[in-house]
Amino acid sequence: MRRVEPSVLPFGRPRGERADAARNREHLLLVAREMIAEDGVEKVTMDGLAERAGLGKGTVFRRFGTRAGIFAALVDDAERALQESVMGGPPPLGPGADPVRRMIAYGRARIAFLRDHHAVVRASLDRNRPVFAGVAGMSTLHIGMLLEQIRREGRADFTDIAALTIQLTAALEGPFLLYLGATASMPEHSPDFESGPSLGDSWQDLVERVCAPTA
Amino acid sequence: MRRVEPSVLPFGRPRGERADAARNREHLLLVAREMIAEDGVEKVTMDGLAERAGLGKGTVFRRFGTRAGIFAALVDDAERALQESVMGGPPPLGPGADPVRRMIAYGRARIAFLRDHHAVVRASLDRNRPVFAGVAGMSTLHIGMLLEQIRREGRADFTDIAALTIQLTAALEGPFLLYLGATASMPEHSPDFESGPSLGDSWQDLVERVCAPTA
DNA sequence: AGCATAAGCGGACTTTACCCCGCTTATATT
DNA sequence: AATATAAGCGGGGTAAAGTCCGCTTATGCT
Repeated sequence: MRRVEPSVLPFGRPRGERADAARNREHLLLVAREMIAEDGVEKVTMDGLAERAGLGKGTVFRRFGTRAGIFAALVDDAERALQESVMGGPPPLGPGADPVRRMIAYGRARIAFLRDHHAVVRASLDRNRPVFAGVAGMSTLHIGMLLEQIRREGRADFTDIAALTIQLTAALEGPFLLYLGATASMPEHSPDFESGPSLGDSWQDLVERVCAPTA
Repeated sequence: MRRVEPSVLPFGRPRGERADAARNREHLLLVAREMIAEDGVEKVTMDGLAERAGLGKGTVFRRFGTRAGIFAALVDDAERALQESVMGGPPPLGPGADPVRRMIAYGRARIAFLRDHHAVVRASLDRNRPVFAGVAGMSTLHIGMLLEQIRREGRADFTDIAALTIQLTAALEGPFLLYLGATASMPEHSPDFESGPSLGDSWQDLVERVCAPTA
């Protein structure tokens, strides 16, 4: 592996992280991706990963804290592109468009993301960690922001924005986070998810109704 | 050779169940309730439960299949009352009332139920089992039925009832199923859930908007 | 370069869900 | 009442997550 940072400033990582630790993290992530590609998510065990990476089990846990942590790191990585599109890309996903349109566009993009990564996303769920602050954190933040904006523009008057934010986030992510186990692939086993567009279309319908001007 | 068909015997236990097995099941449930009351859900282990009940570990698994199964049985039991109110009780929860009002009433009742039982409900989640067919099955069925009725009465035209059913179910149950780990008690750790009525009020708001007559 | 030290590392150990399978017993039939 | 048999039972066995702690090593300082 070649050096990525010719400049001397060690600013990319949290100050304390050693070079070997960073290298090991990358390596573990790489090996994890391989194992997932070969045998699927549920075949990735901490011992197996450690052995195949030529490292000790303790190291794996030190780096990722928990099994879910590995997948969370993977998801985090994959999410980056969407995150950047939302924060700085062109409308309607990025800033500048009408907030309702942005919400629709975001939902559709997020649904596509979840559909593409559902196995890893589900595996990243940590039983003792709030999902809305973890995996769904981006959705919660963004949806909340857009609702706030809609209200500020006087286009609708919501009873409780915080509660509605959570409910909409759940409506968006819930179908993927709650529907199936990590094992089975979603589309095959559930007719409700077969039709690609329907969940996205339904999200659009939902958002348009919820954000319609109060009669 | 006569094979006993375990399919449809509408009441009681699956026909083949022996008396001692039934007795053991009840006893295990009882002991589980005690252990939960004393030390909380996560302290209930299969070995601990078996030992305290004076039974073998294998028996516990035979009865409930999985750890989650125990809690699922407990939830199922607790759910019965709500289920009966919904199917045969007085309006607006029971049949006869306007479907939108019924949906609002159902959501409020379900929220109260989930709030009261969130620890056990969360523990009843099985990683490899569709939530919408398990814990949230009642909600999925009922919400779907009401949406269907609303559409049939020509009061609103939904893009995709199946998808919307899942999304609304997720909006209703998601906050409880996804928010916190089984350990922490929800209200204390999350300001969003502190205000008792707000989630219910927000549900009402959501339902009224979604089911509003199309302009 | 040499040193001090905090970060990293490894792998044995513990805990717990879940499996297996030979033995026991309730129950229906005669 | 005796019997056949399917259901139930028990508990030892396995696998995998997560913990611990003594050893190793990168790194910053002098």
